[in-house]
Amino acid sequence: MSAADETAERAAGDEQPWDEVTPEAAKKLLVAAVEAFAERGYHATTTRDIAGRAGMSPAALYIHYKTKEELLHRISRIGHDKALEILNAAYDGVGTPTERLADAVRSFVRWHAGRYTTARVVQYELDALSDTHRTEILGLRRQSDAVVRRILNEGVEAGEFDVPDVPGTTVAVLSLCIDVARWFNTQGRRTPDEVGALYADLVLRMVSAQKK
Amino acid sequence: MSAADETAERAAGDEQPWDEVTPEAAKKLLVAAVEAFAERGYHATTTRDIAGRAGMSPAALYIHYKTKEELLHRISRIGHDKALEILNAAYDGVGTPTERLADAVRSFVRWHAGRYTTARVVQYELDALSDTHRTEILGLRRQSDAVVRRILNEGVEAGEFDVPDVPGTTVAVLSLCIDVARWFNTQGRRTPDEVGALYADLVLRMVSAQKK
DNA sequence: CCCGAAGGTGAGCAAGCGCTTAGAGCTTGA
DNA sequence: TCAAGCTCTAAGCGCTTGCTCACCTTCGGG
Repeated sequence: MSAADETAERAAGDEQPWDEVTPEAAKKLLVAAVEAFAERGYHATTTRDIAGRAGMSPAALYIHYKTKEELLHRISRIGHDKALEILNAAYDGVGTPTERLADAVRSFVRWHAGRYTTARVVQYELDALSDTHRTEILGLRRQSDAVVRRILNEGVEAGEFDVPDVPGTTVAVLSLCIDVARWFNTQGRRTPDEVGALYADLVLRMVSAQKK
Repeated sequence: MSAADETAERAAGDEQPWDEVTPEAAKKLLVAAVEAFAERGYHATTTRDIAGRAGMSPAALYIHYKTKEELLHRISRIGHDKALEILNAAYDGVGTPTERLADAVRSFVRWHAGRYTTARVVQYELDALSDTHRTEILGLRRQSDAVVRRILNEGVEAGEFDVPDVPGTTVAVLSLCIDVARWFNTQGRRTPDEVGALYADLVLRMVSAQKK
């Protein structure tokens, strides 16, 4: 089994997400919140809407979460942990920097497309977090950035990549992947796998040493 | 003067934007709204906040705009017109598809970075528009998409580009440029010109025929 | 068999929201 | 000279918001 397949299995394996959220009612509310936040945005979503989607009364929300913002924070934290785990799995995989970069982009994009409602909340609702919570989350994002930069640097050292501006290219690669959550939707013609494959190819072209 | 320089001049030339908005008070309110929407998002911004930034009373807003949503629509419309104009200028420029694609990416990215508050509202607050207004704006976005796709197709026909998936690559190129508005900020180390140059280079690598 | 903890509800509070209205001040042309 | 017509404000209306509270159920352990 190749490193790519292993990562694919891992990403596809836990397609019953939010299992870490208990009890059942808290999970139902959280899933409802993800849907609502992704659809309308955090500030346009009311606690009545979230509770309604979960089939509960508005007051039920406050048994499991102190505030609406705490709900967002739980979602954001779990999502960022997952995103970072995906990148780390690719970094720790076997293979050349080229293979591991392709692996990282493929699985990272697949997650942003396949779980685009979650990813949208995770990537585009940071501003709605409290100062404390946002600071915590930004720490995780810096780690994601560092993982990609490390792969690029290793590829340059190995002579596989020609990247004049590693920090700039790191930002661009992550940006390209993250933005998938904005435009992807299930009505589109492509599957998450297809987008992942396309993007892995495009990113490799961006960094490959030109053979002239 | 090259085609690239002409576009640069045009993009840099009207750095006193919103000149089409009159009278003065309406412009002041609109600029205040752009700042507030970019900072907090449409739904988290109050009409009192907008009026306050413009140094006026909350009621003053309703002399110049029927609703808060109409304000967003004016901003979105003007911004999308500008973005489309930038892409069209690059398309209509002289030069090979390679030069015109680089020109398009460079000036499009420069706008998203240099005017990132406006771009943020334009690109990330579409959902807050009314159905009618959103439909109108989506028409402009489809035109932007078409321009980029046309340049890619012409490059493929000319044998300059190796792009197996033109629609997918079109989405990726636009996505990469648009996302600049999300992460760019004036505290960063790069100028809009530098980001534009970097991204033009990255995009050319994505589409260039590989010389093996 | 009853008790207390835990999970749930209906009603509703205080605050803040988008927006309106009555009228004040300033400019302008008959 | 002054009525007409803008532009703007102070005050506030009706409504929705995030969140609370008194109370009701369900259920495992003494």
